[in-house]
Amino acid sequence: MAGSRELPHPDTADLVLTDVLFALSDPSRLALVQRLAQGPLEVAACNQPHVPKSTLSHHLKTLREAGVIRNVPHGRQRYVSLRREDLDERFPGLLDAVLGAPEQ
Amino acid sequence: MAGSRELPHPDTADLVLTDVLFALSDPSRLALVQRLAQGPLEVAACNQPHVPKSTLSHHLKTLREAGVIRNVPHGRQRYVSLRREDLDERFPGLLDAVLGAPEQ
DNA sequence: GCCATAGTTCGATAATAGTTGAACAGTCGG
DNA sequence: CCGACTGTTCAACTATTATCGAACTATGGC
Repeated sequence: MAGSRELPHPDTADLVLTDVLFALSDPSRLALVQRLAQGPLEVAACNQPHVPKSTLSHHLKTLREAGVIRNVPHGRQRYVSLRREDLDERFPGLLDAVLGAPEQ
Repeated sequence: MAGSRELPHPDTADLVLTDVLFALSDPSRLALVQRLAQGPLEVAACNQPHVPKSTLSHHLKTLREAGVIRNVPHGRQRYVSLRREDLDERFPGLLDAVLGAPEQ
């Protein structure tokens, strides 16, 4: 039976600006968001070398609960994607500004 | 002798995106930035009721070190202002997106 | 059914951030 | 020069966040 692995995602209208800004304020989370701007990834592909999967999962949770990413089951794996349209609708221009910022 | 009360401010080119996002991710700091978008304020005018001045000063420090605000001596007081042009130069569109976001 | 795989959740600990009163440093008016 | 005034800094405490191993859950292949 499928569906029991669904995780909660906030509605677009409920996204809180400070929560989104906080989720993006961590360098490793921001780097992941920049990679996700290229397209969805499986969770395993989201990770950086030498980072335990529980740590990655924690960052994914922070991003998901802020409404920055979507995390959906896909067979034995999960797809992680940027909620680009939702963010643009709720906070127009924000994601473009963040993604367009110069490399540090 | 004047000038001994100058506080350090980062150069525009040195502003770090995650630091700016973090500074803006606190509701009370974000509210202050929104008020400063209307124009500069003295420190005392920045404060909310029942907040000790040491707490306010701490938030001002976070915003100043991230490069979001400028805090300059002015006689016995200080003027706090938004570094709007500097932020626009370094992170185009970011401040507009944050200031244009819907009220929570 | 059984096992390997993918990833979350739990629990403990470490690190960072927020809050506050008290002490301190300049500035201005007498 | 002295006191009142504005605001920062310090030090201690609390609270939130990050990190990570271990336990756990669902899935798909055999």
